[in-house]
Amino acid sequence: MKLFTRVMKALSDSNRVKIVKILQQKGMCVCELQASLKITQPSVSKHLKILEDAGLVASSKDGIWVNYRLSNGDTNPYVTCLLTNLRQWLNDDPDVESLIKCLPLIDRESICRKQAPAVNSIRTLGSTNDNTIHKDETPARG
Amino acid sequence: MKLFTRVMKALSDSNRVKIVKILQQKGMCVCELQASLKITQPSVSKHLKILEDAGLVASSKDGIWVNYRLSNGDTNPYVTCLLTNLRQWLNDDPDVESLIKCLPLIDRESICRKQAPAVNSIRTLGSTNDNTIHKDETPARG
DNA sequence: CGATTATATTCTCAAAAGGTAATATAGCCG
DNA sequence: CGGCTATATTACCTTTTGAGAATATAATCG
Repeated sequence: MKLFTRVMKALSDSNRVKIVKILQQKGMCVCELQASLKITQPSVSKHLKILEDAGLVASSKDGIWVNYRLSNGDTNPYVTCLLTNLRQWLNDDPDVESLIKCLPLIDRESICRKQAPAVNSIRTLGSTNDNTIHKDETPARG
Repeated sequence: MKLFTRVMKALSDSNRVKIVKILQQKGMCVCELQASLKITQPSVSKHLKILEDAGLVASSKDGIWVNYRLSNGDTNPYVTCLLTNLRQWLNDDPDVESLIKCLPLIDRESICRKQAPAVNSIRTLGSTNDNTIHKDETPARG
């Protein structure tokens, strides 16, 4: 019973459902989800913990980042069925639609740097405005 | 999105899930559910309202009683799928098992009278009212 | 009508939930 | 080592939730 109500409760919040729908498209780290959902980072972390406790998502560290992805459902017997249904459900929801549409614009590198434009970022201002980071063109994961 | 989270929230409380599992066996009025769940009558009524708003259960008046039954799912696109799954889910849950086991012992007449054993209740003991619901089916309206 | 009763609706309260700000932690890099 | 930064945790606040007690409502029946 507890396993069941835990999944239900995890999916009873719209921001958490949005996280699931986003992760259906591609795995993401916390800061990318934060940028998508436009809520604060602690709030995203708490939602992710609830989703993870319910067995809906899984995480793995990647250096300084923590990548989140949909779970394979092996820790909760109700997860697989619900995640399968959620593939079809809510795809025409306005909020979900615009979220998914914006996903290609979200780049981990640019987003995370953009959050903390420190005072001593004059060196970056000295180069170019847009593409200030040149070290890696793509994030390490897919 | 709201329709979806509303169903999830309705199913995120164990007492409400128990109500659904009970109504899978047979339709029931409020006082029968109250006797099964062992919570107060206002609490049962509130849970039923939440379940009804989510489109999971439906009700119909039958004289002084209000019969509740599982909804056919036409007011919420996620209900049919969930109720179908819930037919198989939680059948081996300890709480649900003992609840279902006790259902045959619950009789509307005796239960409701038992709550208020009036002094002159002798007439009801030999009375004629026998419209108890025994099937998982829409009760006869009116 | 008035009594009885099944159900719905407040009212109140304690606990939980969800948000942000502040802080702690951990992993990179110079 | 020491500063940066992504994430987690904590503290705090407001809103929501679930419970029971008290009350209102509606239907039946004398």
